[in-house]
Amino acid sequence: MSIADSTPGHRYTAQTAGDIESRWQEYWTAKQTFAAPNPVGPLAGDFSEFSGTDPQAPDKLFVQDMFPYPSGAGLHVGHPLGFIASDVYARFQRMIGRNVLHTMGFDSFGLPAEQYAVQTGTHPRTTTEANIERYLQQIRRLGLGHDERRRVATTDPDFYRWTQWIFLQIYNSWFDPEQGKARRIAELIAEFDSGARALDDGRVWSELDETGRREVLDSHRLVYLSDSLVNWCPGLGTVLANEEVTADGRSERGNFPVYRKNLRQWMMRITAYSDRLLDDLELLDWPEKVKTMQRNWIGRSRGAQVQFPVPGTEASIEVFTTRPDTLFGASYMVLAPEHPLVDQLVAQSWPDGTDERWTGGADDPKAAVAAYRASIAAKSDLERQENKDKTGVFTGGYATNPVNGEQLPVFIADYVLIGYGTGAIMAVPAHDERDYDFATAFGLPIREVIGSAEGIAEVAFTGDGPLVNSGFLDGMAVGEAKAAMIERLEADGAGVGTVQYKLRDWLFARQRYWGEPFPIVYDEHGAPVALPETMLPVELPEVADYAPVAFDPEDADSRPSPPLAKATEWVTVDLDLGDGLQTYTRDTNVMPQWAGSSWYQLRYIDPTNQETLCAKENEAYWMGPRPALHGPDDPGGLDLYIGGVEHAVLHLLYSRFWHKVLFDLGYVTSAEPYRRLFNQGMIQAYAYTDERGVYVPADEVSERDGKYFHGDQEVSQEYGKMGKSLKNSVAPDDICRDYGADTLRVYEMAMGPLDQSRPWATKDVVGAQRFLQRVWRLVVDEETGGVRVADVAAPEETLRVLHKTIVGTREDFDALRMNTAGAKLIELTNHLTKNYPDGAPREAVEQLVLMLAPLAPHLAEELWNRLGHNASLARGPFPEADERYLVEDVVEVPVQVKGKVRSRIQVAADADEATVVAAALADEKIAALLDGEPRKVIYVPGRMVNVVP
RNA sequence: GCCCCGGUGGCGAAAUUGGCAGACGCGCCGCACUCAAAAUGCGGUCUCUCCGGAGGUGCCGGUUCGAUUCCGGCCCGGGGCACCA
Repeated sequence: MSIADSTPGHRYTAQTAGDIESRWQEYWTAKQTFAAPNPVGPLAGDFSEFSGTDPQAPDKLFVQDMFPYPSGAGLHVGHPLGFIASDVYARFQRMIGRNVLHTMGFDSFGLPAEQYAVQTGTHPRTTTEANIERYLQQIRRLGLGHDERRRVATTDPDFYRWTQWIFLQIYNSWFDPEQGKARRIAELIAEFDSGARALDDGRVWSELDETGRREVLDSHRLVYLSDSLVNWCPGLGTVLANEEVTADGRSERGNFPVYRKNLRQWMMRITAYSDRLLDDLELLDWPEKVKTMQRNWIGRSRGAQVQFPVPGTEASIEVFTTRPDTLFGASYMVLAPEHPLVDQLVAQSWPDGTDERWTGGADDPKAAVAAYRASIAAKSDLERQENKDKTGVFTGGYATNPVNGEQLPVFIADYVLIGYGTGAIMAVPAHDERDYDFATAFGLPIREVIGSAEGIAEVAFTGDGPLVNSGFLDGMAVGEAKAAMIERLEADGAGVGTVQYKLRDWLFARQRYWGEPFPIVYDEHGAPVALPETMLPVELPEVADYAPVAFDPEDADSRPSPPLAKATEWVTVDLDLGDGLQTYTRDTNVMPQWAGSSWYQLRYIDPTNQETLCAKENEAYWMGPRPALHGPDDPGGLDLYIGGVEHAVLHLLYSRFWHKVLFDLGYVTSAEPYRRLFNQGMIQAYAYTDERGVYVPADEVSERDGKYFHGDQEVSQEYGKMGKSLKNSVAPDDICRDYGADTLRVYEMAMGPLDQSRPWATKDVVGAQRFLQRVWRLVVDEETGGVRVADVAAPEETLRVLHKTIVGTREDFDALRMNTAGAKLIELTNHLTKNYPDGAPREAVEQLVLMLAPLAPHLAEELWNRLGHNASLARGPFPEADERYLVEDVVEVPVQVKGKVRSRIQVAADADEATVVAAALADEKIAALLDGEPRKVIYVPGRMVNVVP
């Protein structure tokens, strides 16, 4: 007899699961089960079936996954972890009566899609569409309950029309520092026209010609063209944002060298929002780790800018310091080697008595500076990173300390960066570690101005203490001295209190093909002109060669060459932009990958709206602040955003920025896009390499005596990411085929806490399948296929287990603890299978099926249907616990002696302390351990008794 | 170097407020069913034990009647930042 023949005809096998799953997936699509109605517009619908209709009540939930790049490599089992978790959460919330918006789109523009297209030699649109189709199949197979009407792809012209529209809103806005918010450029023009606002530089608006006015306006826009040092990556053939460059000066994608190059590029003025992006982090329910990363990236520091006049000239060196209190301790100054004042400071010859350590061995300062600059240029960023030994040379020049008139020697050194602060520092070796190291190496004075227990030690003292040797500051504490010094500097006109940020403006252009074109043309003078909204979308032209023009990765002298420039017929265009038909030239850059993802949640809300990107009523319903629910400071935003921590700075910072601009301009009611963020962990896997270091397929490796073998050959094990190149990928399709999608879902949720990374183990998957088989058998007779539940009342013991499970799973699902929710359902199932071999009470089985539905929706729908219910259980109701079965009559209380459990006693749940303690002391095991009266007895009601002899 | 997170059976893990350590699953052991095997079901499974117990949550110490949980110091693993004045 074969195996297949002996398997009961109606067992829950992979085959059965597959049949059930495709049937219910078709049902859900046909019935639009997961369609969530909007208050207004094309997707408006009936709200009556949801609990509560008060907009302040918890009647809705907007759950979102970080949408995927449809990359062509397909999914491995790690990818759907977050998708499944958000689906389980969404399904649970839907079952307790909430209107749940959950869908998924595709972030289909950008480098990965384009590189894949280049590799395969097909058009990016063709490969992107095929990849999206493949992803959709994989996603459908998992049974994710998405509102399919709301799917979007950033590459769809109907989507990127609105990406371009938002660009225009940002372009046509400026940041008003007084109001601390973005306003329309038209309002700025009106203020200039009426004289209510004067120009920053003292010029008069009414006296400016058209070009002059243009320049003034352009300098205020939140999007602007800038000639500045940008990150040029020849290997990718494009410029990159700071966020896309790693600490060692390479591209995050592709790991190519990145060079700083002066180029004219589009920038977004994200720095205008530094304070709000930083301060509003407080309002968000986000992992502290992500908030910290954003805080560090924005890098706000408070201090002062101080002028150090250069004697004999009009010039002065401006420094930024966070420690104005230590000004009396300054003993030298340092400029970044690239600082523009360096050439002016360089003396003709070395001053008398110049220390030879300061000269770099050169005959005169000019030669020393030139040689030092050359040595810096020869070093890569990485070498500069790794070598923290202090180097530098003296310029031969001096500057004057404004607080005491002292002449301070001025150095150049690469530990001062041109890109931060003013590119110049005052050095206080006694209280700054870097200055201490430099001063030690160069024999410069170390003057203590903050008193400390140690005095001047082997290291700089950076703590708090009373000021000493500091004139009017003496005796003050650091904080007090900072304020006093800033006040004095401002009174003397020598400095001003100020704030510095590490955050730089966002370089927004890329020289690629597969991205959103800019809605910008240039007139005959080369001046940019924004297209009117009516001309959107500006569609990507077809080009023969869409491959980016990449260069030798080391060729720093190469220059960007946008692929769109090759579409000559598209580039030159005749338009009537208000003053008759004229010839214009299109901008040939495209937007960065982050453009579409910076606002897509708004399009999910209103995906087919042709009038606006998202009707405000719909946005207010799904994302608006709900102070009654989340407190008076609730900024609003969608309710749960699940994704990987790798987007902590890039996507999540850009998206917050765009959302705030839209908020300022009145398009949305929420001040933040994502109220709550959850980072799911990674599913990891073991990989194996042979003695040559070549990866061997992980599924062909076996373990013997703690060693690993591929065939006869011993291989070594490593643990980390799952990936095709590591030959340890497991495809969800294979698991669905071998076990079923519900089993995959249950297994992935049971593996451990959602935010933790854990190793994939295919051999463990069977546990989830056995669990579902047991649930199946509670309902279905494996031999006959008939329903086998008992239509009898459940005894009290079973009701107690059942209602405890209801309370527990409700709490667990709500808190994203899918692993423990699953464990509780298994316990209930085991209780039922063990106690009722001939058919469990219908009530208990039905409630179990309902509670299982978020985790294993297909199986639950099928069993619910077989139990005689015609409607889907997607809208619940989720079981409610009955208090009566939660309170026990008799409880078991452990009795400890000196904190060790020695016995257990049964007592009435409502017994008072004296009764319980008496029972505990009367217990024979306890009495045997006691020698007379106990010294002390601790009683925690209902929990335990502890006796101290 | 600095900051954050983690370390519990052979493995993935649970213990939600300082109160029964190891729920649930994998694996393993035994039993039933079977000619046999698979599947399924039932029982067992932290260690040691003189069968009374004793010990045990990375290590050392502290607070407490009581510590996986709190405090101090250290070790190991993962992540972030790294001359930011």
